[in-house]
Amino acid sequence: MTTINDIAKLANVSRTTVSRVLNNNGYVSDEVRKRIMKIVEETGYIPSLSAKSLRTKKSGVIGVILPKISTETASRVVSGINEVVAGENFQILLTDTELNKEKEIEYIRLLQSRHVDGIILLATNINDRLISTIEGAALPFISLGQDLPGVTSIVYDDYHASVDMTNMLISQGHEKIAFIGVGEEDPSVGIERKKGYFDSLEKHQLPTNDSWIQLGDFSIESGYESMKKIVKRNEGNLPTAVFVVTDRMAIGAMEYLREQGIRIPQDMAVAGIGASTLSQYVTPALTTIDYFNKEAGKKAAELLLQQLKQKKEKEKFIQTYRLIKRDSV
Amino acid sequence: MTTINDIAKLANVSRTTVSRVLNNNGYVSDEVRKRIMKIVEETGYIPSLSAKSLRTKKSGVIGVILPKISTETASRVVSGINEVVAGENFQILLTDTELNKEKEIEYIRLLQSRHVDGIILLATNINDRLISTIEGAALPFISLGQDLPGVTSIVYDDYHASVDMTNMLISQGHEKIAFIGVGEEDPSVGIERKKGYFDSLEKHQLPTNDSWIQLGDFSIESGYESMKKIVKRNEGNLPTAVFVVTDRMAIGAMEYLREQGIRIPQDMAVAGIGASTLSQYVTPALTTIDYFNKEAGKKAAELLLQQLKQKKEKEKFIQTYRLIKRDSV
DNA sequence: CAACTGTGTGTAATCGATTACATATCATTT
DNA sequence: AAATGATATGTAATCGATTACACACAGTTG
Repeated sequence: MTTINDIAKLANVSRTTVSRVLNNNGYVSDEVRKRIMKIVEETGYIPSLSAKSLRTKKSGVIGVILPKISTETASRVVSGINEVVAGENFQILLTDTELNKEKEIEYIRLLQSRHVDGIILLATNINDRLISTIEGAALPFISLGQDLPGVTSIVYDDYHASVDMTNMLISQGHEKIAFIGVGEEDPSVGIERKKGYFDSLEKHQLPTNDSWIQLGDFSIESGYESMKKIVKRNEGNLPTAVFVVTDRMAIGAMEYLREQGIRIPQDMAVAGIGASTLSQYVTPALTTIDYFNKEAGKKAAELLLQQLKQKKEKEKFIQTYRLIKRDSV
Repeated sequence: MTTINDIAKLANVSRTTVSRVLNNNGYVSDEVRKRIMKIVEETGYIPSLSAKSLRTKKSGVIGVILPKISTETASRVVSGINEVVAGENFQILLTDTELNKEKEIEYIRLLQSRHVDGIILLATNINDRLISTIEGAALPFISLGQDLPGVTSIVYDDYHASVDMTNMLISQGHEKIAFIGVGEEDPSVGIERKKGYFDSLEKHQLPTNDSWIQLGDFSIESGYESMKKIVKRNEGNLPTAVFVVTDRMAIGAMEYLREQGIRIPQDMAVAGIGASTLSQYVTPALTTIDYFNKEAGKKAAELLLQQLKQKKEKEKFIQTYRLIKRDSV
């Protein structure tokens, strides 16, 4: 590896001058500048960013912590983040918690030790150790998807999205609306969306029923199984609609209904959340809610870059959403 | 930030001893070890990996260069890579070329300057500057998806996959088989898959026809448009099957056929490649080929880790595939 | 008992950059 | 002519770790 010292020697100058040329600051004569640049080109010299980062305390890297890499949501968000930060010559250091809370904390520390300039966390839960680890890290930090106390957060408007969707089903004349949700460890998806559903029903004085409610685990299969349970438990008196809190589980539910010859939407309307590509191309096309994940990723990146420039108070941003009505209702 | 020196001072030892404790090498008495560990815990000291990396020339980071982050293929591959490298405590530094050849080269240099321990490139093209940049980088390097000269490569068996799929269509009685491909800049997809199609037809002495051939750009829309052109140009005498080189374009093609009331598969069979989630849940379910992208990612990561341990000659691995026959044929 | 081996710890160089400070020249201003 | 300011370059400390080498002491061996 050639270093800045090698370049300096070859050009008969001090490494200070080389550094000045490379970073374009301070005074350097044109003649010397050209001489140095020529040697840099010839040798194919590439500065060590580890050394630079050690000295400057800046790495040009931002850490992203994902719950799971291979989901459409995650990849959209990362794509949005990348679009923004790449423009400012930052790279992304990716970590995947595999939905493990311990790893969330572990990775925050790891990213810190790697001197990332900031962290974007797609949080799936909230707990005290997490919060205090974030505080301890003392790094620009953005939470996406959960509102973390003390941390600038971008959240999806899960509650109102859910209310809107339920209202819409009701306005279509449905009175027996089933629900497939997830556990409460994930407050945004597990609590907010469920609350929206119940509140809407209550407001319209419609009945709820335990046998209409099931919880899945985000997978397509769990949607299938949940739907199965709902159908089995209500044979002869099926609900006429089902609101599923994620598209993937909704797709699973649809699959089961199709197998059973239960027609969508005539016998049972189905609605999801997420606006996955899948939702658009299944038959019938799935009614869903677009959360604009990529935009959220961009927003997160922009906020982070702002924070890099100047420290800010915690802020909370609510991402807009859009209900997409398709053939499944 | 507390540093190793702070710890050393607090523990009344030299930083050498602290380093020994932290890295678990050399002799340290139990008493001192405990004393140091206690202080490390209390202070929440986190070692600087920049400094470590500067000194040891190892970063614990591997660079991944993707053509596009938000595709299912990419996210599966990355997920596979991560699964393997995370187990060995490596992280992934992600870069996205947005299909720009210049950026491929730029990012190799960038990753090099960041002292990544190795690079995995999801290549979409082959050119001399790319090859020579890789050589110049003198880093453990894996190419995934294209066979790069001098670089250990994992390739999908595009040619035989394509032959198999075409053979299968022929065995179903199809004699007029249309084709939607992509440009030749991407040799694997653009050339190999096309060759397989033509060779299979030739072998079975079946006709080809320019009006049956269209090229898209990987997008769903381009599949739609290509299908449209094929249908328009062959009105009254449509081909009975269409082989599309990617699932997404195939989905687009199916959409157009559906709009036109051309029944799948009765009027026109459709086949894709990629085994996207989409392919499984569209109606009718799409016949496709599974390339086991996640496995390929894992394999790439394993090869890279091997190369980290000892330099190896170029090798070439051919990834297996599996034809998944579904309702669209 | 001299020589050796195994333990435990410290000194100081080193990795490759940045940057505060010093110095030197030259043109311009007063 | 002295003072000032702009330009150009160099010296050396510094960032936070690792590690070769040296040294001291203990126990073991022949």
